[in-house]
Amino acid sequence: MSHAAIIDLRPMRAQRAVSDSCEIQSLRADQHDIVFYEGDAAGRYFKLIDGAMMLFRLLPDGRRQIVELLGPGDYFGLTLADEYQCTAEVLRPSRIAAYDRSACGEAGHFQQMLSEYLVGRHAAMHGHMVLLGRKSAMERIATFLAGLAGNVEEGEARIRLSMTRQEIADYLGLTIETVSRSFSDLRRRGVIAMERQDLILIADMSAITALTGDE
Amino acid sequence: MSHAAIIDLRPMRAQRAVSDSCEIQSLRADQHDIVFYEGDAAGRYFKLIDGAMMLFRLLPDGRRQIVELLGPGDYFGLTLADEYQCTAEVLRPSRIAAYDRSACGEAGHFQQMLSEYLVGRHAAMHGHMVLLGRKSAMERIATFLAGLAGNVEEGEARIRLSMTRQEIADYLGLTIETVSRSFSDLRRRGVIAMERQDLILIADMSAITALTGDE
DNA sequence: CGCACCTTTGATGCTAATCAATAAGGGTGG
DNA sequence: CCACCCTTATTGATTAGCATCAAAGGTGCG
Repeated sequence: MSHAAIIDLRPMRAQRAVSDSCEIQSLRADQHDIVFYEGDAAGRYFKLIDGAMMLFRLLPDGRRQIVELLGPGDYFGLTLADEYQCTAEVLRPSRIAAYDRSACGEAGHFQQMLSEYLVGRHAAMHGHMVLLGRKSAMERIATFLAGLAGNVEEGEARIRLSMTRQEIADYLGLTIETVSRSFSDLRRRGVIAMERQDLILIADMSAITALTGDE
Repeated sequence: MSHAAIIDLRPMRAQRAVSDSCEIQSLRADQHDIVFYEGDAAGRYFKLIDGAMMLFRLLPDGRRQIVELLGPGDYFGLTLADEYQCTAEVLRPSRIAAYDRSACGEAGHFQQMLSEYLVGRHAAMHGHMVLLGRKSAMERIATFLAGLAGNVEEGEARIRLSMTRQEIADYLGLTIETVSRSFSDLRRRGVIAMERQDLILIADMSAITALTGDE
């Protein structure tokens, strides 16, 4: 929770990119870098080109809820308010494109792309609200793993977690201990194997699917 | 959970509205009417002109999570998929505008409005995820009431609930009993008074605010 | 090698869910 | 208008699941 949180976004190239009407900068960022904090003035928005990030919000007493996980192609920092309403933190080495908010408002086909993107995220967030509001700890873990495994339906899948147990807990609305216990439980049952703390082999994908609470 | 669910959307006028490029129909609907079910073919999307609605999703075993509450001006049924991903139910007598999905895709300024709308909802959904993932039962109830009270900061506020206890529970990720107990608790403490089951007088707005867990 | 951080495991407690019964509304028809 | 019924809400007793508190075990890095 208490990262050094040094803002250390290194430009990939100094000059503006002319390829896109309102791209102003391309950046590289490492794990634990903060792109913006909740409350920062919201002058730009971003696209994650490559890597992984998370968006989270904090309650005054320090409780954290990760509200979105982002992968390549995802936008973030989109807000109509003057300030960002969440904090954006890098989970693993990433490339990020920054856009000027004011310059992009009018760009036509960009609007189109944007709303399509937002509609998609909308649905994903509905799914996550079901998880947070109605699923048991094990169902949350299984849903999380199934999501990371992507389209793999059956058999094995290998997953790289770029999140700590604490981050997973804050994403799933659980505690670190419950996350750990759930993993251990799955391991004992032979459903998964942990090749490393952050490298999970799903031995039985259909077992995971069956545990999600969906379908 | 098991409503008669008769789809009974009565057109307000038979012919198309020409005022808007892609509005195809204006409808009236009553409490418990279903505008669309999860899984229905998604040919249209909608705008709630007046009234109140909810969007919810069901898990196969019947657990329900209300993912959005809608008021006048809100859009719903926006999806890129072929099917709606949630069910839309009317909470109180409402007027609804229906739009043809395909016809609207290109309409320029509509895109703009749409993405602005979506960005706003995005933020609201983040807030609700914090509630579902990290807040106690009492904090959820207080946040819910504070939200309904709108901009009233201090003193009294009068709130009309157009939701049953079960619906409130499904929105807040709680059970009906916990919702009821929380209300009773607030009543005993003199923070609220129930003028009717669905009519709440918030006697002490600052007490509610203090209980939300925010700020 | 040793330190710092993260994870796992264990013991206990608490919150909210579940199970169960009573009470209160709200409509309807006599 | 009132009695009755059905739905919804409240309250109580108990339980279950997850959080919390505490300590030991891993892992990676300087």
